Amino acid sequence: MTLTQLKYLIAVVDNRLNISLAAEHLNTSQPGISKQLKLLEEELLATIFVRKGKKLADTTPFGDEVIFYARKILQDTNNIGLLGQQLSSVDEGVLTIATTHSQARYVLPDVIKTFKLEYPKVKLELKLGSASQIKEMVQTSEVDIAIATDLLELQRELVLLPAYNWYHAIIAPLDHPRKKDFKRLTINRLAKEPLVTYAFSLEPDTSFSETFENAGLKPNIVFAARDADIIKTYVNMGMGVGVIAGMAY
DNA sequence: TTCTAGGTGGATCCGGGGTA
DNA sequence: TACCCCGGATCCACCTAGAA
Repeated sequence: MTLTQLKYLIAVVDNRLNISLAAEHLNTSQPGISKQLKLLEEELLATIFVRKGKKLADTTPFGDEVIFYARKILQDTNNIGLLGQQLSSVDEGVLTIATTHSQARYVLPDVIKTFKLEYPKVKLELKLGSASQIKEMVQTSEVDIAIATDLLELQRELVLLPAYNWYHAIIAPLDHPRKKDFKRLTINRLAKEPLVTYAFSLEPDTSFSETFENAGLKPNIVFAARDADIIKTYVNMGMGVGVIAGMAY
């Protein structure tokens, strides 16, 4: 097994299982990739791809595992390459952070501003995603760190450091007919309202979905978006009551 | 039937290791 | 240090299979 084989494997996966496309991106030949993938499968005594005729239709469960570790190995290899640079200049390099739209918009600007003043030569890369996407980015070492919520399930596998409290806020238009009721708002009452919230709140294992699940209730989500500003826009249109991250409010 | 995409065999190139 | 050998990577040409 060689790093080249793993590089080819990931390139094929990232190019919609199209070997020709992967070869084009890697500036190499299609037969070369085809041959190396075959050799890799022969060495592993198992198939990585499901082949439909001559085309790669899908990856096998075994292949998914191989791909997972291949990504990890390539990331680690890249990290080894960066080690030399980091040794010679501890305040240089690239710091990749996975985070949510809300954190990126409302929390990180001040943090990044301070960081950049202290480490001006460090290039910051933000990768935005939902909790599950962030989880995957951390697990595959695609990012250096993640700043997010709803990752408590990972505390057995990763180092989790509490940074600050993050809460949900309920928002509604100023002229909302039941505005007064919101002062004594309960989860039962909230479940009856049409809700506008984050798209990732619909995913299982988020604090949002768990709160409703624990109460034996199902939220009536009428609209979901990735960005708090979009949610506010639709709440103002009267589409429903908004549930957004509360730090900035 | 034609086109597209993947597989195969053989030739060539290149880098690394061994040896004189 | 120069030369030789070996193995891996790549390319080219051609074949095959499947879809339209």
